[in-house]
Amino acid sequence: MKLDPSRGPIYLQLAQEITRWIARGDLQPGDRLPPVRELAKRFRVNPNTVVQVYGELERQGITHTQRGRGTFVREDVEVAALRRALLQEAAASFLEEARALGLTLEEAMAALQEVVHARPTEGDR
Amino acid sequence: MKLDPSRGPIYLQLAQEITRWIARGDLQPGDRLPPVRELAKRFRVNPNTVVQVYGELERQGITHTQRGRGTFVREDVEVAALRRALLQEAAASFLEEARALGLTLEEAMAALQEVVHARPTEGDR
DNA sequence: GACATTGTACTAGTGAACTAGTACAATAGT
DNA sequence: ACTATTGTACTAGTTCACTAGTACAATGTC
Repeated sequence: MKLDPSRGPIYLQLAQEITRWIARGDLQPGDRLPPVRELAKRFRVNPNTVVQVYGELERQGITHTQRGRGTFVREDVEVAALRRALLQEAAASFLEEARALGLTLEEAMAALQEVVHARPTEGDR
Repeated sequence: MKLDPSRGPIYLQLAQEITRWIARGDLQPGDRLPPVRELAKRFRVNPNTVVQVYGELERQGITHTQRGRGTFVREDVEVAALRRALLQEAAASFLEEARALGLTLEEAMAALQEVVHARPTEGDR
Protein backbone atom coordinates (compact mmCIF):
# COMPACT_ATOMS: atom_id res chain seq x y z
CA MET A 1 0.00 0.00 0.00
CA LYS A 2 1.55 3.24 -1.15
CA LEU A 3 0.76 6.63 0.32
CA ASP A 4 0.51 9.16 -2.45
CA PRO A 5 -0.31 12.82 -1.71
CA SER A 6 -1.75 13.19 -5.18
CA ARG A 7 -4.55 10.92 -4.09
CA GLY A 8 -5.62 13.12 -1.21
CA PRO A 9 -4.49 13.54 2.38
CA ILE A 10 -2.25 10.82 3.72
CA TYR A 11 -4.32 10.37 6.82
CA LEU A 12 -7.43 9.54 4.79
CA GLN A 13 -5.56 6.98 2.71
CA LEU A 14 -4.25 5.35 5.86
CA ALA A 15 -7.69 5.36 7.45
CA GLN A 16 -8.95 3.53 4.38
CA GLU A 17 -6.15 0.99 4.62
CA ILE A 18 -6.88 0.25 8.28
CA THR A 19 -10.54 -0.15 7.38
CA ARG A 20 -9.49 -2.74 4.79
CA TRP A 21 -7.55 -4.64 7.44
CA ILE A 22 -10.74 -4.86 9.47
CA ALA A 23 -12.95 -5.63 6.48
CA ARG A 24 -10.87 -8.60 5.43
CA GLY A 25 -10.45 -9.97 8.92
CA ASP A 26 -6.83 -9.10 9.58
CA LEU A 27 -8.19 -7.22 12.57
CA GLN A 28 -11.25 -8.48 14.42
CA PRO A 29 -13.82 -6.62 16.50
CA GLY A 30 -12.27 -6.06 19.90
CA ASP A 31 -8.72 -6.23 18.56
CA ARG A 32 -6.33 -3.49 19.37
CA LEU A 33 -4.86 -1.44 16.55
CA PRO A 34 -1.10 -0.95 16.46
CA PRO A 35 -0.07 1.86 18.82
CA VAL A 36 0.30 5.28 17.30
CA ARG A 37 4.09 5.28 17.35
CA GLU A 38 4.34 1.80 15.89
CA LEU A 39 2.06 2.49 12.96
CA ALA A 40 3.90 5.76 12.35
CA LYS A 41 7.14 3.86 11.97
CA ARG A 42 5.62 1.17 9.80
CA PHE A 43 4.21 3.68 7.33
CA ARG A 44 7.01 6.20 7.79
CA VAL A 45 4.70 9.01 8.80
CA ASN A 46 4.50 11.27 11.81
CA PRO A 47 2.77 9.94 14.95
CA ASN A 48 0.52 13.00 14.86
CA THR A 49 -0.61 11.86 11.44
CA VAL A 50 -1.58 8.49 12.86
CA VAL A 51 -3.47 10.28 15.62
CA GLN A 52 -5.43 11.91 12.81
CA VAL A 53 -6.01 8.53 11.20
CA TYR A 54 -7.34 7.05 14.44
CA GLY A 55 -9.43 10.15 14.97
CA GLU A 56 -11.00 9.66 11.57
CA LEU A 57 -11.75 5.98 12.26
CA GLU A 58 -13.38 6.97 15.52
CA ARG A 59 -15.47 9.58 13.74
CA GLN A 60 -16.62 6.85 11.36
CA GLY A 61 -17.61 4.70 14.31
CA ILE A 62 -15.17 1.91 13.46
CA THR A 63 -12.86 2.19 16.43
CA HIS A 64 -12.74 3.63 19.90
CA THR A 65 -9.74 4.91 21.73
CA GLN A 66 -8.61 5.08 25.28
CA ARG A 67 -5.64 7.04 26.45
CA GLY A 68 -3.05 4.78 28.08
CA ARG A 69 -4.67 1.63 26.71
CA GLY A 70 -4.92 1.93 22.96
CA THR A 71 -7.28 2.05 20.02
CA PHE A 72 -9.64 -0.86 19.48
CA VAL A 73 -11.93 -2.14 16.75
CA ARG A 74 -15.40 -1.69 18.08
CA GLU A 75 -17.07 -4.89 19.19
CA ASP A 76 -20.23 -3.99 17.30
CA VAL A 77 -18.54 -3.55 13.92
CA GLU A 78 -20.13 -5.87 11.37
CA VAL A 79 -17.17 -6.94 9.33
CA ALA A 80 -19.15 -8.44 6.46
CA ALA A 81 -21.26 -5.31 6.16
CA LEU A 82 -18.15 -3.15 6.25
CA ARG A 83 -16.56 -5.22 3.50
CA ARG A 84 -19.68 -5.00 1.40
CA ALA A 85 -19.86 -1.23 1.94
CA LEU A 86 -16.26 -0.73 0.83
CA LEU A 87 -16.69 -2.86 -2.23
CA GLN A 88 -19.96 -1.23 -3.19
CA GLU A 89 -18.34 2.16 -2.91
CA ALA A 90 -15.62 1.02 -5.30
CA ALA A 91 -18.24 -0.45 -7.62
CA ALA A 92 -20.20 2.79 -7.52
CA SER A 93 -17.07 4.73 -8.42
CA PHE A 94 -16.46 2.50 -11.38
CA LEU A 95 -20.03 2.83 -12.62
CA GLU A 96 -19.94 6.56 -12.09
CA GLU A 97 -16.85 6.80 -14.26
CA ALA A 98 -18.59 4.81 -16.97
CA ARG A 99 -21.57 7.11 -16.72
CA ALA A 100 -19.37 10.20 -16.84
CA LEU A 101 -17.86 8.82 -20.03
CA GLY A 102 -21.28 8.36 -21.55
CA LEU A 103 -21.01 4.60 -21.68
CA THR A 104 -23.67 1.97 -21.26
CA LEU A 105 -23.62 -0.68 -18.60
CA GLU A 106 -22.73 -3.26 -21.26
CA GLU A 107 -19.72 -1.25 -22.34
CA ALA A 108 -18.65 -0.87 -18.73
CA MET A 109 -18.90 -4.60 -18.14
CA ALA A 110 -16.99 -5.32 -21.31
CA ALA A 111 -14.16 -3.06 -20.17
CA LEU A 112 -14.17 -4.80 -16.84
CA GLN A 113 -13.88 -8.18 -18.54
CA GLU A 114 -10.94 -6.95 -20.57
CA VAL A 115 -9.12 -5.97 -17.40
CA VAL A 116 -10.03 -9.26 -15.75
CA HIS A 117 -8.61 -11.26 -18.65
CA ALA A 118 -5.51 -9.13 -18.76
CA ARG A 119 -4.55 -10.04 -15.21
CA PRO A 120 -3.14 -13.29 -13.86
CA THR A 121 -5.94 -14.04 -11.42
CA GLU A 122 -8.01 -17.08 -10.65
CA GLY A 123 -10.78 -15.52 -12.68
CA ASP A 124 -8.74 -16.14 -15.73
CA ARG A 125 -7.43 -19.64 -15.00
CA MET B 1 -18.49 17.56 -11.19
CA LYS B 2 -17.36 18.59 -7.74
CA LEU B 3 -13.82 19.60 -6.89
CA ASP B 4 -12.88 18.11 -3.55
CA PRO B 5 -9.43 18.70 -2.03
CA SER B 6 -9.75 15.47 -0.10
CA ARG B 7 -9.51 13.65 -3.39
CA GLY B 8 -6.16 15.12 -4.32
CA PRO B 9 -5.01 18.36 -5.97
CA ILE B 10 -7.72 20.35 -7.67
CA TYR B 11 -5.71 20.69 -10.84
CA LEU B 12 -5.48 16.93 -11.27
CA GLN B 13 -9.21 16.49 -10.77
CA LEU B 14 -9.88 19.17 -13.36
CA ALA B 15 -7.42 17.61 -15.77
CA GLN B 16 -9.33 14.34 -15.41
CA GLU B 17 -12.62 16.10 -16.05
CA ILE B 18 -11.35 17.75 -19.24
CA THR B 19 -10.05 14.38 -20.35
CA ARG B 20 -13.56 12.98 -19.87
CA TRP B 21 -14.97 15.75 -22.06
CA ILE B 22 -12.65 14.63 -24.81
CA ALA B 23 -13.21 10.94 -24.20
CA ARG B 24 -16.96 11.21 -24.55
CA GLY B 25 -16.84 13.51 -27.55
CA ASP B 26 -17.85 16.79 -25.98
CA LEU B 27 -14.55 18.05 -27.33
CA GLN B 28 -13.14 16.71 -30.60
CA PRO B 29 -9.56 16.50 -31.80
CA GLY B 30 -8.63 19.93 -33.07
CA ASP B 31 -11.18 21.67 -30.88
CA ARG B 32 -10.07 24.52 -28.73
CA LEU B 33 -10.44 24.21 -24.99
CA PRO B 34 -12.11 27.05 -23.09
CA PRO B 35 -9.63 29.87 -22.44
CA VAL B 36 -7.87 29.84 -19.09
CA ARG B 37 -9.87 32.70 -17.63
CA GLU B 38 -13.18 31.27 -18.78
CA LEU B 39 -12.60 27.83 -17.30
CA ALA B 40 -11.39 29.45 -14.09
CA LYS B 41 -14.68 31.26 -13.76
CA ARG B 42 -16.74 28.21 -14.63
CA PHE B 43 -15.08 26.07 -11.96
CA ARG B 44 -14.49 28.92 -9.57
CA VAL B 45 -10.76 28.41 -9.37
CA ASN B 46 -7.79 30.63 -9.99
CA PRO B 47 -6.62 31.10 -13.59
CA ASN B 48 -3.17 29.94 -12.51
CA THR B 49 -4.76 26.69 -11.42
CA VAL B 50 -6.21 26.25 -14.91
CA VAL B 51 -2.78 26.95 -16.35
CA GLN B 52 -1.62 23.99 -14.26
CA VAL B 53 -4.47 21.89 -15.58
CA TYR B 54 -3.59 22.69 -19.19
CA GLY B 55 0.06 22.06 -18.40
CA GLU B 56 -0.81 18.61 -17.11
CA LEU B 57 -2.91 17.79 -20.20
CA GLU B 58 -0.02 18.86 -22.39
CA ARG B 59 2.36 16.68 -20.40
CA GLN B 60 0.00 13.76 -21.01
CA GLY B 61 0.08 14.48 -24.74
CA ILE B 62 -3.63 15.20 -24.96
CA THR B 63 -3.51 18.88 -25.81
CA HIS B 64 -1.13 21.46 -27.16
CA THR B 65 -1.06 25.14 -26.36
CA GLN B 66 -0.15 28.29 -28.14
CA ARG B 67 0.18 31.63 -26.46
CA GLY B 68 -2.23 34.14 -27.94
CA ARG B 69 -4.27 31.45 -29.67
CA GLY B 70 -5.36 28.93 -27.09
CA THR B 71 -5.18 25.32 -26.03
CA PHE B 72 -6.31 22.63 -28.47
CA VAL B 73 -7.11 18.95 -28.38
CA ARG B 74 -4.39 17.29 -30.38
CA GLU B 75 -5.45 16.14 -33.82
CA ASP B 76 -3.85 12.75 -33.25
CA VAL B 77 -5.75 11.94 -30.07
CA GLU B 78 -7.64 8.67 -30.47
CA VAL B 79 -10.83 9.34 -28.61
CA ALA B 80 -12.02 5.75 -28.45
CA ALA B 81 -8.69 4.59 -27.10
CA LEU B 82 -8.69 7.38 -24.54
CA ARG B 83 -12.17 6.41 -23.40
CA ARG B 84 -11.18 2.78 -23.12
CA ALA B 85 -8.07 3.72 -21.14
CA LEU B 86 -10.05 5.80 -18.68
CA LEU B 87 -12.62 3.13 -18.16
CA GLN B 88 -10.05 0.38 -17.80
CA GLU B 89 -8.27 2.43 -15.19
CA ALA B 90 -11.52 2.71 -13.25
CA ALA B 91 -12.15 -1.01 -13.70
CA ALA B 92 -8.65 -1.80 -12.48
CA SER B 93 -9.23 0.35 -9.40
CA PHE B 94 -12.39 -1.52 -8.64
CA LEU B 95 -10.74 -4.91 -9.03
CA GLU B 96 -7.78 -3.79 -6.97
CA GLU B 97 -10.11 -2.84 -4.16
CA ALA B 98 -11.77 -6.23 -4.33
CA ARG B 99 -8.37 -7.87 -4.21
CA ALA B 100 -7.29 -5.70 -1.27
CA LEU B 101 -10.41 -6.87 0.53
CA GLY B 102 -9.51 -10.47 -0.11
CA LEU B 103 -12.52 -11.08 -2.32
CA THR B 104 -12.90 -13.32 -5.32
CA LEU B 105 -13.84 -12.12 -8.75
CA GLU B 106 -17.29 -13.61 -8.28
CA GLU B 107 -17.83 -11.68 -5.10
CA ALA B 108 -16.67 -8.50 -6.81
CA MET B 109 -19.07 -9.03 -9.69
CA ALA B 110 -21.91 -9.75 -7.28
CA ALA B 111 -21.27 -6.49 -5.47
CA LEU B 112 -21.23 -4.70 -8.79
CA GLN B 113 -24.60 -6.21 -9.71
CA GLU B 114 -26.04 -5.06 -6.41
CA VAL B 115 -25.01 -1.50 -7.13
CA VAL B 116 -26.34 -1.77 -10.68
CA HIS B 117 -29.73 -2.91 -9.47
CA ALA B 118 -29.83 -0.26 -6.79
CA ARG B 119 -29.60 2.54 -9.32
CA PRO B 120 -32.19 3.88 -11.72
CA THR B 121 -30.26 3.18 -14.90
CA GLU B 122 -31.13 1.66 -18.22
CA GLY B 123 -29.34 -1.44 -17.05
CA ASP B 124 -32.12 -2.02 -14.64
CA ARG B 125 -35.06 -1.09 -16.81
C1' DG C 1 4.92 4.11 44.11
C1' DA C 2 7.60 3.39 40.15
C1' DC C 3 7.84 2.22 35.59
C1' DA C 4 6.36 1.15 30.95
C1' DT C 5 3.04 1.77 27.54
C1' DT C 6 -0.32 4.21 25.30
C1' DG C 7 -2.83 8.40 23.64
C1' DT C 8 -2.84 13.58 23.41
C1' DA C 9 -1.67 18.40 23.20
C1' DC C 10 1.15 21.76 21.96
C1' DT C 11 4.78 24.75 19.51
C1' DA C 12 7.26 25.74 15.59
C1' DG C 13 8.49 24.76 11.16
C1' DT C 14 8.25 23.18 6.06
C1' DG C 15 6.12 22.38 1.69
C1' DA C 16 2.46 21.98 -1.66
C1' DA C 17 -1.59 23.79 -3.40
C1' DC C 18 -4.24 27.55 -4.28
C1' DT C 19 -5.39 32.44 -4.47
C1' DA C 20 -5.29 37.50 -5.90
C1' DG C 21 -3.36 40.57 -8.56
C1' DT C 22 -0.45 42.69 -12.05
C1' DA C 23 1.90 42.87 -16.17
C1' DC C 24 3.98 40.99 -20.23
C1' DA C 25 4.29 38.18 -24.74
C1' DA C 26 2.23 36.03 -28.78
C1' DT C 27 -1.48 35.76 -32.00
C1' DA C 28 -5.27 37.31 -34.75
C1' DG C 29 -8.50 40.60 -36.54
C1' DT C 30 -9.58 45.12 -38.18
C1' DA D 1 -0.86 50.34 -35.85
C1' DC D 2 -4.22 49.35 -32.70
C1' DT D 3 -7.14 46.42 -30.14
C1' DA D 4 -8.83 42.20 -28.39
C1' DT D 5 -7.91 37.69 -27.02
C1' DT D 6 -5.18 34.26 -25.31
C1' DG D 7 -1.35 32.16 -22.55
C1' DT D 8 2.44 33.07 -19.14
C1' DA D 9 5.31 34.77 -15.47
C1' DC D 10 5.78 36.70 -11.34
C1' DT D 11 5.08 38.44 -6.42
C1' DA D 12 2.93 37.98 -2.21
C1' DG D 13 -0.22 35.86 0.56
C1' DT D 14 -3.26 32.11 2.75
C1' DT D 15 -4.48 27.49 3.91
C1' DC D 16 -3.89 22.79 4.68
C1' DA D 17 -1.24 18.78 5.48
C1' DC D 18 2.57 17.02 7.46
C1' DT D 19 6.72 16.99 10.29
C1' DA D 20 9.86 17.15 14.48
C1' DG D 21 10.05 17.51 18.97
C1' DT D 22 8.67 17.88 23.75
C1' DA D 23 5.90 17.04 27.52
C1' DC D 24 1.79 15.62 29.80
C1' DA D 25 -2.25 12.42 31.12
C1' DA D 26 -4.37 7.90 31.59
C1' DT D 27 -3.84 3.01 32.12
C1' DG D 28 -1.81 -1.25 33.49
C1' DT D 29 1.82 -4.06 35.56
C1' DC D 30 5.01 -5.13 39.07
